[in-house]
Amino acid sequence: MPKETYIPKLFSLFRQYGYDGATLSKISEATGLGKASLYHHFPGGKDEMVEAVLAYSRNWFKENVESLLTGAGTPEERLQQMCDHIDKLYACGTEPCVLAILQAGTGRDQFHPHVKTALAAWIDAIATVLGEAGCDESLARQRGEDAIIAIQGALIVSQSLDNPALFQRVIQTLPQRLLKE
Amino acid sequence: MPKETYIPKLFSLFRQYGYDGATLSKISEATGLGKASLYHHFPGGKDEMVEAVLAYSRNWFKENVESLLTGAGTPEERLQQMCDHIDKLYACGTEPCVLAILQAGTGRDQFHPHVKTALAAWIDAIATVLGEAGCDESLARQRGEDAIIAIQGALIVSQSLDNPALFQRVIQTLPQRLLKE
DNA sequence: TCGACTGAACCGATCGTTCGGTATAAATTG
DNA sequence: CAATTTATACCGAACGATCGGTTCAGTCGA
Repeated sequence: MPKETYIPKLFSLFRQYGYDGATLSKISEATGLGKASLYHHFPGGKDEMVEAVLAYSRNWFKENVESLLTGAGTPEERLQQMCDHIDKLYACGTEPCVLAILQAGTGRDQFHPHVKTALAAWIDAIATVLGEAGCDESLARQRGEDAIIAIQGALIVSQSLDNPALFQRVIQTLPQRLLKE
Repeated sequence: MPKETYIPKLFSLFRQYGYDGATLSKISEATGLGKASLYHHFPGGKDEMVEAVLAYSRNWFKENVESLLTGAGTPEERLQQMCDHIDKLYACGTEPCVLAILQAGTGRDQFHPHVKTALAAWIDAIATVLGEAGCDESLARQRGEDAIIAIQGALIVSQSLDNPALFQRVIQTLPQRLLKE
């Protein structure tokens, strides 16, 4: 099987256990692949697996957020669609964000540039939509930041409290909160 | 030296590296204690060190947040004071939250109850103040949740973007945002 | 036959942990 | 008072297990 097959598995492993916690044994077990096979697909080892996961995330983001926010429909509709996809990405608030998780542990410094770029792109995309909706540029940027803050914060708090309803409330009210007056 | 001496060091290690990333070697080096000495102070090993850090955090929270929110002054003043202390705790947004970091990695399940209790207490404390300020009970609770969401989210995003100003903006506008209308 | 792929054994390093023991000072005893 | 026990703080050295990483002799389908 091509290596792309295993990337979703890797994605869910790294988002659940983080860089340090996702050991090669766990990866081997979860994928059903021996270590040698893992190194056949990812000669760079664990780091290359994370890179692949980050590339996968980047691609997901392009297809499910960027292209959508710059697509058709009113700004509110587009933001609403984004929230729907985000809700699925995070399994209704029950799954962590892989970007946030890679901020912790040993791989921190190593992957920080990727995380930074990804979040910045996300904020930019939202700010652009809010600009189209008539927002002042600096306010649009500020609200873009607030959106990501709310999403990331809601993920942490929802999972800490075992209360996905909290994430639901945040994500469902997000579009109107970003667009009001 | 008594073991209390080393707990702040442990605190900053675990908040920076997480459960898996904070290895005994790192801890040994940072505290200047041999591994064997660490086991003299914390016979339970790494887990006991984390427990000590969590107890330390719990105590810090009681002295710097709870007692303050239930103390003297207008609700706005009290919330403002809380934000000042929180700003120091997170080093102006440059240091992660140890509770959030312990949500990731191997120690996840183990320490989840502690994290849950801590965040719930924090939300309760804020909601109580907002109640005193005239807020409807369910709205107060909701805004208490929003406050923690904003703080935790701002921490992640600020650190991801290397932009502490973002955390500053959030924490400085938090009191009025919680109290408006 | 040939490239894609893999199971199994193995490597040195590091993990968390343990044990035997030393240094120092307070407490207890004769 | 001096002698001795107790308690605390500390550490070098090593433990078994597991870490990430590597090797290689094969198996397999095209």
